Amino acid sequence: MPELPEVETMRRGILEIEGAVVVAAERTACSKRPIAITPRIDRLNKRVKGQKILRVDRLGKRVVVVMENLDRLIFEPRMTGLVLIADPPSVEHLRFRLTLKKSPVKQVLFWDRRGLGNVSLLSDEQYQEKLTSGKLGPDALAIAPSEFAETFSKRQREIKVALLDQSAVAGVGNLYASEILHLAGVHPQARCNRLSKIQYQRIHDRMVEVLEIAIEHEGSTLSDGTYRNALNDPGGYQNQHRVYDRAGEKCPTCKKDSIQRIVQCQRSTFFCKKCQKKR
DNA sequence: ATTAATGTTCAGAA
DNA sequence: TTTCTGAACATTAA
Repeated sequence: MPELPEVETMRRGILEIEGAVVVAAERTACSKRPIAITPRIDRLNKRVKGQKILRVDRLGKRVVVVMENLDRLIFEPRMTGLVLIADPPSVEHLRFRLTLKKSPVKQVLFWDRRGLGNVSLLSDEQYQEKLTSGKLGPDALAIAPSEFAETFSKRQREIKVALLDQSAVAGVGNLYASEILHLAGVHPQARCNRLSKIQYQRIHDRMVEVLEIAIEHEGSTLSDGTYRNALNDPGGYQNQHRVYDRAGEKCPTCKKDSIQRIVQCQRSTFFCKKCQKKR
């Protein structure tokens, strides 16, 4: 379930394509329903063919390949998508291939088991519009603590739910939201407008810390084993999880209460009711 | 055999 | 404006 650390790991895994020249973009033979690719693959291919790759960026939970003419080829993994340069986990879920020359790696692949992910090519203008539309907030690793507190304290929803809202801050997903709030000592059901400045400072600190450490470990590969880096190797941060998917286990902070699982917005939240305060 | 659960994003509605 | 719900899809566990 790629969140910021996993997508950043994918980005770093394909950095060596910088300077490469695109030979072709194509759909791959795949027994599943085709994923969304915009514009249509033949048009997309025409536009990227011969383009030199300037650099590889990340926008929230998306990998952004920037072309010489500033067109952006965007990989959005959603639930189970992977950006690979190594052989994929299975051929029947391989969805897209970008062939390259003048590069140490000859191709970038997009593999997606569930097929909720997508690939798109945006002009510079379309990309700038996306950045300024307000649908995507500042990146979790770039937002200033003051702006973070300001944005969140205005809202009335529960803090865990707010952290998942990509228009507030981009990059945090379900797994890291639980981890961040546990380390910060903040209850996931606390209302945003009831939290103090100090609590927001703690949440922000822990958010940056958790995401950076998770990147060092190349993200989290859960028990289903889906997430992989660009070389098809699993991440290592799952061994550092303090609460996620650990319902019933003793809280690593207080070592007294056990970790609870609750449902917020139809998704699991894990926390310790002794260590995490509503205000 | 059916159903729930998994977790990201968007459209549409409240 | 803000918040909430359901759908997109594939696979596994109960």
